[in-house]
Amino acid sequence: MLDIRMFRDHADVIRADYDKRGIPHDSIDAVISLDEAWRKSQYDADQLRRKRNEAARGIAAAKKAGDEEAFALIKSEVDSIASEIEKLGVKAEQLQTERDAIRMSVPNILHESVPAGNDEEGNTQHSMHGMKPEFSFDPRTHNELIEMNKWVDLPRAAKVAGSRFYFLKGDLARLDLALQQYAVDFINSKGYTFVQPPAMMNRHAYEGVTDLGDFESVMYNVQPDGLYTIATSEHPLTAMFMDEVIEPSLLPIKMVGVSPCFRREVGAHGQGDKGIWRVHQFTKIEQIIISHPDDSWDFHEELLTNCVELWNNLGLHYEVVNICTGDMGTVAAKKYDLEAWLPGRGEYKEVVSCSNCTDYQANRLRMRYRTPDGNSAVHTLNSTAVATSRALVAIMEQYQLEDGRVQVPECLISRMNGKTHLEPCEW
RNA sequence: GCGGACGUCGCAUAGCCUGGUAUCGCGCCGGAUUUGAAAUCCGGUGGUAAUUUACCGCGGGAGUUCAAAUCUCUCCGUCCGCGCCA
Repeated sequence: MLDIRMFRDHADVIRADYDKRGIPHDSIDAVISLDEAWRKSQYDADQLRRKRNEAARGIAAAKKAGDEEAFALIKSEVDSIASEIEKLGVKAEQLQTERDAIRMSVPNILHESVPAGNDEEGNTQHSMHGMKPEFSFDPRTHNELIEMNKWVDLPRAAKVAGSRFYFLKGDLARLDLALQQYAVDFINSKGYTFVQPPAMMNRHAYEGVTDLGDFESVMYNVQPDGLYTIATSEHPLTAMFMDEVIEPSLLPIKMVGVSPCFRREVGAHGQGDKGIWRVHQFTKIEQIIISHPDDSWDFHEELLTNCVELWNNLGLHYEVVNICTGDMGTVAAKKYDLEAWLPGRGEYKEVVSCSNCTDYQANRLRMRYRTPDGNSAVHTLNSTAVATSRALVAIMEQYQLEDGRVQVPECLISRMNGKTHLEPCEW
């Protein structure tokens, strides 16, 4: 959510952003006119309240003096004011609710370096990393590899849970755990505090960190308690400081979180989503920074640098993409994706997303820091370090051998008890 | 799950019984003093607005009342004890 002051004082900035995104200005105009009407109603109601309070002050004195006549006089005056206040107050509340409903849908202001474009075709390449692996045979897709090695059991998972769930087995499951530990240790060594968050959140906190549409298409709703399973640890870790005023000396707050992530993936279908590429549950190691507004752009680059180092250490080939206006979504002001090369499929596919949300989440969550002129919204940033299911796919496809086995990336061998190759499961 | 206590500005706390202007302390910010720091002193430190002022605000919601932090109901949360439990 944008600061209401943006609409009052810098509407031209929002308009320029809308032009860049190619959307009409209707919602901006609506917010501005509703805000003006709300301020007027609010002011009028305040003036009436003032009148009432002034009159009511005489009541205590009249009561004490036992002057019933004066009391009755004042009471009738107060009563008539009260009904007017009631009417104006309801009106003001409606206006504010309507204003903020529209304001919630207004997207964040994009950074100037975000390329223009209508969809993912408009994303631009930021950088290329690692060597594209060469094969003396036809590289297999991860779907083929998990099946021939019996590393993933999808039918039985469908039986006990549903489609897009999986049992991860044997050496691949061990690799998943090794990846988690390696990624957590790596980011932790950069000065990020390791945090394990709750895997469920209540509605109120969740509304602060996500689009309303996500409640239908992304999150599982757990009844009868009305909780939502988290789609990423970004959500609890960002909401962790909601409604708080943070001492500036505590900033930046840097965290590395690990959690299971649950996604309903409503509407996701197709051949390209087979296997464990797009699933209802996976584990993700996430970087989170809560920063002073002046520092957030430097930290955005730091998050990307951490990812690049981590993925280079895994020895994988990938590109970094600068997400364009049409592919951005509402929350981020700028976003980089890492897209890993999947030789079996012959495509680069998204494995990491690295965003600066500036004050957009903080405004809704009321996360502020103390300044000499009052409290002001902090900036929030988030970036995947590793989503294990997708990293496993990239490792399997890039490190595969002709016999279907998979080499273990150098940096993970010690966490695999010295194992250098993933061996098939017997069943 | 049962019983009890409690929820007040960043933290901590008074006010609640007996309804009528949000208390004291710590921390933080600014200023004075100082070579610098500490100590000391002064001021500020919830939100909104049309900002010398006004309104709102004491976990959320509702009610009683001219008037609610204060009384009533309800929901949420925390702590303590008991029970259950990886």
